[in-house]
Amino acid sequence: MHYLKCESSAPESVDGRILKAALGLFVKSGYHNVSVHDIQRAADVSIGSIYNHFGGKEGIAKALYFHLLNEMQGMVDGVLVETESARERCNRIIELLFEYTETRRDIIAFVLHQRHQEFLPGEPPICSAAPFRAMREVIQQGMDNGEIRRRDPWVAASAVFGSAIRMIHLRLDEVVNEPLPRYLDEILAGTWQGMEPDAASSPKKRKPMDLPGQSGVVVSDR
Amino acid sequence: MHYLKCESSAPESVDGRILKAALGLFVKSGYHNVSVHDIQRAADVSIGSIYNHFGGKEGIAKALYFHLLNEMQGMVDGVLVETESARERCNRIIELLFEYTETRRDIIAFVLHQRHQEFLPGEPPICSAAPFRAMREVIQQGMDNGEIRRRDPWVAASAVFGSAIRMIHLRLDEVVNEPLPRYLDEILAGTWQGMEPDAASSPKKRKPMDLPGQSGVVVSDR
DNA sequence: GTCTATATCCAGATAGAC
DNA sequence: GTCTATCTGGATATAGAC
Repeated sequence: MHYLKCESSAPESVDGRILKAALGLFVKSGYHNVSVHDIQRAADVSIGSIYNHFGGKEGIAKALYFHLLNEMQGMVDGVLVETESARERCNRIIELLFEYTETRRDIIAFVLHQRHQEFLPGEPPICSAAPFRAMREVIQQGMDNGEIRRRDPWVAASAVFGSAIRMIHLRLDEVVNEPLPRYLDEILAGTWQGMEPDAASSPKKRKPMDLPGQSGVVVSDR
Repeated sequence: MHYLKCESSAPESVDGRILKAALGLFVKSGYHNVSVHDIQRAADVSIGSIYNHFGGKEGIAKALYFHLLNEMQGMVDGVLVETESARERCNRIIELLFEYTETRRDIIAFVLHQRHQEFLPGEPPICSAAPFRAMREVIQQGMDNGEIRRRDPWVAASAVFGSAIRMIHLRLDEVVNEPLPRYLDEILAGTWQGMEPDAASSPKKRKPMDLPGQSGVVVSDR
């Protein structure tokens, strides 16, 4: 929350400068192609400070990783209070991911476009981290309340978010040249066809839209 | 074609041993966490041989990269002669990708799950390589002949392949525990809903399935 | 072509003055 | 806490015998 929002021209904290510089370098060149000296130079601090604050390069990466996961969780939490139906929630999440890909590119690139396991040994895959679990939870609830056709949870999540994530990758690779929000409606239209349950498959409680606000959302279990 | 098919117990070529060992190590630990000594040990050859054959670690990676892209192109080419409609072709490609994810895991992991630009500087993103262009070409033809609803080519490609690729990633990350082919039908069912053109949007030449074999396929432009 | 032994380099990490 | 200078390990790459 406190780092990386630093568009202010005020003198930043040392931590913030280091993290911001590291994020930019990691995203541009990849973790292993960035040396502590590179970070030190870009952040305009000394090597000693880096080791004092973060214990080393991996410490920086860890801090960044958890910090950005936390920001992402905040985003998802925000969506959960703003919206009610699973469909609205997924759409809003995709919309925000698209926006951030343009306005906070490095964050999205670090979270969605890096192989964290290659430099954070012992970390589980990022898709098992809280915000991603929360996104799957949204879909699970949609299936439970009849809003989304019931199927394997992984398949459902991939069907809903797969094409959007693919577009983000293509955009980050700079093969897609238009800002992603421009494609939002087209993507969402395609996404939801085939997601509605047919009358036969989930005949029980069909109440697509009438969930009272915050209907038993159990997502903040991070 | 000649490497990596080496399930024979016959004594393999030195090149093949080196590439195979490197592939396994790169996929397991990531390019930058593998040293030439690691490869040398795993392939049971000397350092000298490695430098003689490939000029160094990056040379190995380059050779692997182009070799595997070539194998993938062969797979796509095979699909193009076996099938006719765009839908059949996409389905078959996804089916094969799912199969290979189980039976030739390292190949799929190297091609689809590594950040090549971090160790092959100067290479364009892999999605601009021939087999991926060919896959988009299939979709473009599907849109041209009215088989697929017309939309932005990137969006269409992401809609068709996005969820499948996402499932492959999840499988490679070992969060999905079932073999992917088990999900094939579920995935494909979801994929094609919403892909059909409605009567209004593409009213011209509606002939969904009656393309005579190899109808002007211009894909082998690699 | 294949190997071992060696050279060179540079990244990560530390020590210790201020 | 911050800095500079230094140490050390390990990686890539080479030399040169066979």
